[in-house]
Amino acid sequence: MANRIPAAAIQQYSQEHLREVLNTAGRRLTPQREKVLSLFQNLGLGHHLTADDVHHHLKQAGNRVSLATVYRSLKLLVAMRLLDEGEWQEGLRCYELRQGGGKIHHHMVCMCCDHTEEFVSEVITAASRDMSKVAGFELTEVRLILRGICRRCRQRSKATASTFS
Amino acid sequence: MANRIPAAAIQQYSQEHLREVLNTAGRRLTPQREKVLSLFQNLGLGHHLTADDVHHHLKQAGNRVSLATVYRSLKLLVAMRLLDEGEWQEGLRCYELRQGGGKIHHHMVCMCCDHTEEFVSEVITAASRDMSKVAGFELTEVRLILRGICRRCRQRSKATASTFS
DNA sequence: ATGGATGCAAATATTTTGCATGCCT
DNA sequence: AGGCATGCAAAATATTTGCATCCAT
Repeated sequence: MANRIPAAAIQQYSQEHLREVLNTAGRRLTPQREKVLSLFQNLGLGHHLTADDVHHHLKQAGNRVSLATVYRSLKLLVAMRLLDEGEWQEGLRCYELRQGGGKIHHHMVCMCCDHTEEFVSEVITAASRDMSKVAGFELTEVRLILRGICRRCRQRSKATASTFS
Repeated sequence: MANRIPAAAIQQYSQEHLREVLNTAGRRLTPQREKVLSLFQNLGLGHHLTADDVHHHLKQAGNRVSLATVYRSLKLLVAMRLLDEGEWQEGLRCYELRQGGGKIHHHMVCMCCDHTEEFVSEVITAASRDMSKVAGFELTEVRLILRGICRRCRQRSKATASTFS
């Protein structure tokens, strides 16, 4: 369903980009920053991790990195547009690898099992651009999240009483 | 631009609904809960407040309410679908009055001045339903956020160097 | 040596929870 | 009386920041 771009291509591009931009600004591509980005690249597109998730993954892989640095790196990578930040699951701030080429994509999140599916819709993308143009708005990002129940979960449970705590 | 519904109608509906549902479940419509909902209703559709904002507003209006209760009330009202929760501005969890009749609407947020505009797009709504149907997904909510720079801010600043901290 | 980046710990900020008390039915 | 809700404070989380130190140029 999603319009995937070869992971290798992205990896090359991102690493290049990152080193280049940082150097130009007199800053560095440290092992920690590289590791954070690599983690997302190895997982591939569509994986959502919290700052804490990232920290755990890196530690588990034997890397020396502090949670504070993870936060700082994530913020940097988002500012450099290599990662996207979002709250796909209620109350959890997560990060994901940004698709190369500025390809706009959307998310379909199951409120039952939290499974996230990505998809691309030219119609929605075009409509977003139209609405922006009309409003004199310079569009930078489109974030669409469809929330509901996925096919699997629907089949599993037929009658569910709606409850509130 | 937004498709507004008479505030009075919503107010009636919500208050009714709230009291009714709560009573049925053996629970109560307390002054605090009423005040939290009223705040959003008085502000009207399209206003985004954090839990802390709500608390401040209520205290300032001379109400006796604790922040903890505000959190609890917001959670309840969201569960009852009277409010929507979202992270429209980076890193801020906000709440807004839910539009009656399940009318789907979207947000256009200026990253410069944080001004938020609402709009309705039948095209996007239809496309969202289509994508869901194809995926066997039971659609409950559509959340679209367009982020960028609004007309005013664009005119104010012409040359802006992109920086990352 | 210079200045950016890191780790650590402390400081903040945000949200949740335990518990005694109050209030409605 | 019985039980839900509240306030308050403490606890649990989440995120940021100060500072000494480390490291690359």
